[in-house]
Amino acid sequence: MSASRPAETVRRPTLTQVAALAGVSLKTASRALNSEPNVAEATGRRVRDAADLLGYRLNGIARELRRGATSALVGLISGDLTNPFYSAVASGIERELRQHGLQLVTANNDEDRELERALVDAFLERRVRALLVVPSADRHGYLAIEGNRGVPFVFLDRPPDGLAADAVLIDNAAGARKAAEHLLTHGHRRIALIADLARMAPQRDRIDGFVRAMRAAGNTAWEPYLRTDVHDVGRAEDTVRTLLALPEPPTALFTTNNRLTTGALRALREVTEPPALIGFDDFDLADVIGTTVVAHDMMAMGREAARLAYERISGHSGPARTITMSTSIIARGSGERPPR
Amino acid sequence: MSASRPAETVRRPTLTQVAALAGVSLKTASRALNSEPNVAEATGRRVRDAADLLGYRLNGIARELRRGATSALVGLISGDLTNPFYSAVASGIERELRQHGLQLVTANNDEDRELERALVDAFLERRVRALLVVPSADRHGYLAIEGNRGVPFVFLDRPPDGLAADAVLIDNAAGARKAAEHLLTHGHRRIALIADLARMAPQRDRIDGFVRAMRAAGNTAWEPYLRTDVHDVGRAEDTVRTLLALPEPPTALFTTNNRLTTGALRALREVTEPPALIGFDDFDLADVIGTTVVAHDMMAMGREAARLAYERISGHSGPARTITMSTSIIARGSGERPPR
DNA sequence: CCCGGTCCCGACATCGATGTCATACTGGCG
DNA sequence: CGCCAGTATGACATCGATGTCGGGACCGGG
Repeated sequence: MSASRPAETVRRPTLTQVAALAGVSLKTASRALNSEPNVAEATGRRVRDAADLLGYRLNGIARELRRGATSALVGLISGDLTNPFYSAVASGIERELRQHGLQLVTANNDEDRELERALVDAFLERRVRALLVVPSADRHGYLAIEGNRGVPFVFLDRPPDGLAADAVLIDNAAGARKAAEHLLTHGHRRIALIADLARMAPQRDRIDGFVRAMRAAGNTAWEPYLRTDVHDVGRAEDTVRTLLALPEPPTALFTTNNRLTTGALRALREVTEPPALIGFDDFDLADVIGTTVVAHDMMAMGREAARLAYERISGHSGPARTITMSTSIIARGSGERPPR
Repeated sequence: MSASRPAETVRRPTLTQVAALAGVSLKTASRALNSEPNVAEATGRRVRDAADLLGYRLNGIARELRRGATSALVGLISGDLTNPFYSAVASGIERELRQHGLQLVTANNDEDRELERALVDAFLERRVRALLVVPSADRHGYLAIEGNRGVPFVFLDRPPDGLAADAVLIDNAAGARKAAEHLLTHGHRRIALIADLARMAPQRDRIDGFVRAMRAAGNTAWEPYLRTDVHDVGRAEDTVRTLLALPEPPTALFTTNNRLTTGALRALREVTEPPALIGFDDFDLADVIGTTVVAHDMMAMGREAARLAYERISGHSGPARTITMSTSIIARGSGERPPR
């Protein structure tokens, strides 16, 4: 039934047809359906009846073209939504936008620079009102022209590089420092740092924060256990397993994002006396597993980003702003295990 | 810089301006930028240079209007993306659509019927090419008119009610039956069923599947432990806690979705000799926690739905189809604990 | 030298709505 | 009775692109 006719053959009725059926002019029909003033009661009813009868639905594309060639869409370009970090952010954005009648359009950049560029292009062609990006590319200068032409950009998680734009970041260095100090406080010295691609700014900052805290404490015992550029769950699992098999294994682990934490947890399954563990990014069921984390409010991050974008859309024109989300340690046991 | 000018004051250059700058007609400029044939080499270059100079970007809205008033967007209306079920589905959809040059637009219905209707309207006004829905409303007859007008609908997780439309469902009854039999096989008799809102079809089917399996086995010991309409994590946690405090507590639990499983896991944290547990829906870290689940491929669900939609968009016009995703038990320990 | 056929290119209509402006009609009031 | 204000309506231009069609330049062949 509903699905039994090819889309091509059916055309939705236009306002012209509604007007014709109601026996009024195009413009009058438009007025009636938009509840503009100066439409006689009876005329309005005739038009609405005609519209119902035909199953008329306004063509938003035409309206947008006429009204100013800009849609009610806001684009989000991020990594895979199956990563809870991205989906939490997306959810926060969506909620905030909805309050202003804006719609979120999401796209996955697959952490691929070329694809990201193409997506930015596609979104701009669709005339999104704003573009929120969790960038994979390192330099974003290619966006500068666009920014200057009135489509506001907001960067999430990673700072803009090569242009001035609003951003919502996490206080990565402080978060990493807290984790490091937490482990030090609990008596650890041989602490392994397992980090993702060091070319990504947040990872760099987390590594830096950790290293600084170690230096400040005069600790160098961590140095043999630094592992960076571990980019997926499986590699993280292997890395941890290898670390634990060392003659003198680390007594504590610090994983710098949720994927790496997952990998570490997998590796620790088999271990009878697991090392201490702190993970950056909170995650579902961390409470059940008892994993200590460096937490930050991902939904709030999305909300803030959407808020910044909305202010720009509404005409705000100050200099670029950066919002930094604070972090806090949530102690759940794994980070409080003493060295053995 | 980029952000320092209000959006309103800036207008993007139009093709007309590009044409003027290049000293050619509007149409020639259009031809050049679309690499249509019959444009002189030199002319083409002049147009492209002019476009670059002005920072021209095609107005997709105008193009879509002219080309047929239908966008390259596909809408998805579902629950909150922070629920991994929805985000996995969304991710699967997005990947599939991208291969066909389609963009996914997501919206959250907040499990609210009215909002869902409004969102459907909004999407149809935006002239999405297809609409994928994980419906919260029970009856979807209100979509019938739309379906008939050429916008294909695909239902996910819950069957359409009141109209014929494509759907991708999970084999809920079979999944629940497997869980029930698994527990029976491991010697359980007093099995608690903790289910979400029974008014939702998938939940009904899971309950049914469970009950049938029990009947088939001639077991009635489960009956005092049936708990339905448990809709959130906190309630699930409380429910399980209460069950375990009974004089004769159940020796096994079956939770009928991921949220309820989470709640149960929270409640079981404190318990020294936990009951067996099987959860419907696989989840991240279930392997680490050792939770036995009834798994199904959520990304594949999204992919299939997108595929169905794409076929309709491409003109396919058979009767409504239903794809049922199979389920399988993944034994990880919690479901294999014997009764005590 | 004429003719038919390509190759380039531009004028104009068009997609479906909204904004502007003109016009017809209705009362009320001087 | 004439004029004016206000209401209800419609004709037409417009948003920014693409599709149609036709015209001029240039080519080779007869």
